[in-house]
Amino acid sequence: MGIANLAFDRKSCGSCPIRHRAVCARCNDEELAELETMKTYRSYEAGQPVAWAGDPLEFVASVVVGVATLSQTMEDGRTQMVGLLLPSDFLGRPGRDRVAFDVTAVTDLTLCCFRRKPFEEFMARTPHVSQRLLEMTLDELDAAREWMLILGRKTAREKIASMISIIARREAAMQKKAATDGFGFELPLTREAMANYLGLTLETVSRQISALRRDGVIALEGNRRVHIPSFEALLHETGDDSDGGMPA
Amino acid sequence: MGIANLAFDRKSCGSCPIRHRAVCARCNDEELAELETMKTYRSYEAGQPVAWAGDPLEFVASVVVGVATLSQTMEDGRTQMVGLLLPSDFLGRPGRDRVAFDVTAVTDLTLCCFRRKPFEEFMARTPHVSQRLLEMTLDELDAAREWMLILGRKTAREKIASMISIIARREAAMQKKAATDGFGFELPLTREAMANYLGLTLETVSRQISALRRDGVIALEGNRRVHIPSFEALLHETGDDSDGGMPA
DNA sequence: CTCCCGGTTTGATCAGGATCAAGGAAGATC
DNA sequence: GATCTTCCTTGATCCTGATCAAACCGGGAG
Repeated sequence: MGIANLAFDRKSCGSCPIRHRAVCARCNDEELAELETMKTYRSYEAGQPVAWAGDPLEFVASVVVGVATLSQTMEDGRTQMVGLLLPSDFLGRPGRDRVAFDVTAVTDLTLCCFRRKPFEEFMARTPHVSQRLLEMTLDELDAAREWMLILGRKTAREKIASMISIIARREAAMQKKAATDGFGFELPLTREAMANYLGLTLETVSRQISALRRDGVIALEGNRRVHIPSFEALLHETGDDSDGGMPA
Repeated sequence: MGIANLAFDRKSCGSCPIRHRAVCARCNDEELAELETMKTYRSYEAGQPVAWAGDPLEFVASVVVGVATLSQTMEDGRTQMVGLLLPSDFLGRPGRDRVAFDVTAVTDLTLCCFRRKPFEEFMARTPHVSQRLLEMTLDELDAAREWMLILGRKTAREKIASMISIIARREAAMQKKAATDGFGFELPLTREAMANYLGLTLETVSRQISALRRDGVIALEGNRRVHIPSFEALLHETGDDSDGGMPA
């Protein structure tokens, strides 16, 4: 996951290598300078927890490098992933004082953090920031609702195909190129994490990935690297068909 | 669903019988007067569509009386409900120009509508409104993510118990009383709609409701009216146990 | 009254995915 | 090089919920 791929912003917060989508998009230089004073970086190793549900919420942050997940766990250990955070995604909920879901680093992870209180004061003074945050939250809500269709109504094969196509689309966007046929990328999750994402077991995930490989819908190099010979064929397996499954 | 139960607000928008949670909570009299000029009411009969995914988004609205659903449908007819809108809930997404999901009236429904453009201009001038809307959207996002756990990891019986307990909690809040043992209320959905909500078939919904009745967890009068002898016993069936499943 | 109709219940059978179990591959560490 | 460890694959069997099918119930219309 090379950081070079992430340099899609011209206006960045000082030394922060990526633009904070939520914060900086419409900020002027003065506002950026103020944000600069509240900023700190934090790093986490793969597999480490970032925060637990119920913790006091001290920081909001933006993912700089790596992948983090939001998840819920039931008392008997069943867990369901409810969010996947890739570089440039925003983490944290201004206006709340508790963390809502468990946050875990699934790869080595770097966050660019803002202390919540000063950030909220900044927001209150800067209406376009809360408007931008509202837009982002609406995007997340759309994504969550699309995910509900996948969890509630799709077969195991369709779930896997949907996940691969969603990750491929984000990966292509991140690399600033179209998701054309022949596109290849790395799956950022273990089979177990995919299972928690899709509401399946890891055995079923493994079997369905093997099945899609056997059927020529995807090609694999090793366990993690995926190559898509035909996007159309992949989309056909998602059950959405026709369009890419984007909410209209 | 008596309208008397909804009169929980002292500050309402003129003739609108309920406060618009999103809009009015912190508005002064001048702002309320301005909102008054953009307002129209619309009514829909039970079963009628309110809007389809992809339609141009002309209005935002607040539910005054009745129940509406948000849902997605796959090409082969499988459908998944992704939102349930009860009185005082907000409908529509400022800043978007297309409807994202199918909206259907499941009971007779009255909406209090604001034309989107003037409403957005009002928002831009009134920062506390976009902040309030952000809070509400975060609430919806939490609800959607809790729902993902239900869809992805719970058994049919746990799904039914979770749904009943969620509706009971909202109903109790609406009636302004605690959800104590012995609480009774009406299910606002058909078995089929519940199935679409829970990612089940209507037969399974019916069977599991019967099973919970047989086991004394709930009591039924007719098909729709539910009576809960012991909230603790119901919560125990949800799989969440210990607490009520609220995000921390 | 009878007929119909949408919503609901219940039964019988089937199948998709879970579960239990064993083994393989690629890195780490010694 | 040998041995762990982690992640992944594959096989055999089981079980929950889907599917197919029939009948029930209450209400409205004729």
